[in-house]
Amino acid sequence: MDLHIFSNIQKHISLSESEKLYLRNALPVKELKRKELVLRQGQICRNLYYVESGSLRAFNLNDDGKESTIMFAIRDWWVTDMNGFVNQKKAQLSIEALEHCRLLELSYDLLERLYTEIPKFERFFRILFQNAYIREQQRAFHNIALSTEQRYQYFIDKYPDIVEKITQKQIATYLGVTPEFLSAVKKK
Amino acid sequence: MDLHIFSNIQKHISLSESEKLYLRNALPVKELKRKELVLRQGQICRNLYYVESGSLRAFNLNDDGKESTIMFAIRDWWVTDMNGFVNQKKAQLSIEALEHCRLLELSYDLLERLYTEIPKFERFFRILFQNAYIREQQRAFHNIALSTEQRYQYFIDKYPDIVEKITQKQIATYLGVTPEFLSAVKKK
DNA sequence: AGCAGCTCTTAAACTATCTTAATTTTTATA
DNA sequence: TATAAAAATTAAGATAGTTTAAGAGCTGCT
Repeated sequence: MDLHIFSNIQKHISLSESEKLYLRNALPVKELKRKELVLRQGQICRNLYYVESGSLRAFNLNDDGKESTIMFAIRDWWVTDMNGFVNQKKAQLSIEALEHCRLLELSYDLLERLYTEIPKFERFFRILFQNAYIREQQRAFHNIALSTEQRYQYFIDKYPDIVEKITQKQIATYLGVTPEFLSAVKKK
Repeated sequence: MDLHIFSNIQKHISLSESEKLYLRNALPVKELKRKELVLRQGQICRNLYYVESGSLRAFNLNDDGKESTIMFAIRDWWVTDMNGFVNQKKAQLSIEALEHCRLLELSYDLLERLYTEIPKFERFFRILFQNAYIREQQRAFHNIALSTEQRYQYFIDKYPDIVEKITQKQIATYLGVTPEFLSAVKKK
């Protein structure tokens, strides 16, 4: 079988050939053009996406027009508005393709079925959420403890594959500063 | 059975009487006095703790002496340095009792055994980490998108039970501002 | 290839937040 | 309950970050 998602899943659990076949048929492929949205803020968030190829950005747009980037996702990442998804309610985030993307779409209903019918998926997503929690807690810590310069340096060191896909303005909205200020910080 | 932890676990999975008995015997009770540490930054983080009673604060102390509060934990919360715990490496955090505490101690080895021997614990912790991830992502979002005043208001609205246990200085280190500035923000 | 629209940079004026230090208020505990 | 320590407040001067505006450099699109 040829999908990246299988090696992603098999980092943590093993899959039989029949399970792979089942998944392959159950996960629709979604193709996106650059700048297209796979989720729009305010819509019910029905799916979790695995990124087979391409890159995306999840962001919030507030009433004043200020954008905040919540996460980037590149090949082999999972992405959605997780709060909207697990509670099946309106998304706080929009998710846009930064380039042409090929995604696999995992619906809420299918995921619930996977949990009960193939219990090792509980383990897989337990590990996925565990890692996601650790990453986000680290980010929240850095946000309150580090200078903008330190957070910028950490970001480009930790995510070099993301950095090459995105603009400096997008990094700024991820760090929570203006592009003008980030530019000034870099000059030093 | 009399422990709060059972109703905590049974929010998401069901436990038989024999499973409860097993857990009861496998989870040592740890009593802490006010200001005592249950984990010290730099030590290997061997345990995850459930708070039967009392309240705690997890914080980082950097080389300049600056404290950052990563989380508070009150009755019915789970707490540890999760990155240190899941990777069995040195903690970035210290965890101190804010008052007399009664904790249940779940070791790394026991948790790994629970995952394999009682697979529904995969489900329980999947849900736990899922919620923790959503919470931390929300926090990171607020840190980059909201003013100090808005983050303060959100904190006291969302965690009134925590607010009554802690000082304003501790809130400041959680929000990532100085106590002097938080005081000024409140005056408005 | 060329235009239109982004992105990046620079700078000045403005606002948010920090630092330091002194004073008052609250709290823990001998 | 008295006292010492910690927390909270206030204020002045310093630094970090924003806003606005303008110009230079890239990039995607036809």
